[in-house]
Amino acid sequence: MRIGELSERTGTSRRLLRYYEEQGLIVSSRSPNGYRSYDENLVDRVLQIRGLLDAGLPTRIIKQILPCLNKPRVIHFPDATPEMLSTLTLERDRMTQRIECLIRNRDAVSEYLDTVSAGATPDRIPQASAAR
Amino acid sequence: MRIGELSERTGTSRRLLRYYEEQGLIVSSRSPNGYRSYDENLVDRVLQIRGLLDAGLPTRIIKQILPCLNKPRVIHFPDATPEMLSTLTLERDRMTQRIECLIRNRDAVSEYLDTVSAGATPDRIPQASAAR
DNA sequence: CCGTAGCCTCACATGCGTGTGAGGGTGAGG
DNA sequence: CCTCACCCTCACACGCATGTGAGGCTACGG
Repeated sequence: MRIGELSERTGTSRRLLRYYEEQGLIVSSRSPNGYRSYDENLVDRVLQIRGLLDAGLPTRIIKQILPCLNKPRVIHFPDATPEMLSTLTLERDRMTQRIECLIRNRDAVSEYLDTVSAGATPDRIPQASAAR
Repeated sequence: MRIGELSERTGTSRRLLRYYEEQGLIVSSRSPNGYRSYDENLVDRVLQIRGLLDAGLPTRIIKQILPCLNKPRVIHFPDATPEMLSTLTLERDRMTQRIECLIRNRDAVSEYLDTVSAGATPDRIPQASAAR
């Protein structure tokens, strides 16, 4: 597919798709006329990239963790240098930290919302405010 | 405490502490000499801010969710305007999405690491090369 | 054949979190 | 008194993800 379709199907501007390519996150072949041509599976990959970017990972790191997500997981680990493995390990741990932080805060927000909607929507039920 | 101590205890540059204050994420009182003076509990708050920033939330949003995390959770929900509640709800859902995305990818990375270390090391004594 | 829609490259711009440094005050210790 | 370690404000700069637009090609439909 061409860039316009990929853009629409992923909700990502053409500009960004070219940027991701420039950063080595996705690849494209070129049609004879010079147009970029994308494989079907790039839709998922782009969505994944967007999710990770949104979660605070820089493209540099995303580029390193993306290869871990290809379906044929078996074949491609001869190229793993030890320092790359340690980077991955470190980054995995940082992801875990992020997850924990997000969960903590999301739960707090959620609890707050529950409390408010319990206390505000029905005529104000007082004992709800004493909860916790 | 003064900014230097807070900086050291949170691993955050003075510059950033002032920036967070400017963005309304933390507050400080001023000593007669003009020095900022911080409350003890700001240590935790700053760490929380850092975690959320690292997880991709902008200060604008962090500022809105921070009030949900004060210990005396009881007192301060009269100020909740309906549109602020919907913002919070939306943001909570976005956090959930982030969490799911991070978990998926972290698990994939983890599995990859497991596969590699299981497949690559057994030849030459594994725990030796794994020693860190 | 022309218009128009899609693609190309290139380059400048913006918002945000962060670094760095200049220029200057404060206050405790030798 | 002077030094040194802190603090202050202000302003410029950077990296990164993203927007915007200029200038120019391609190719299909009327």
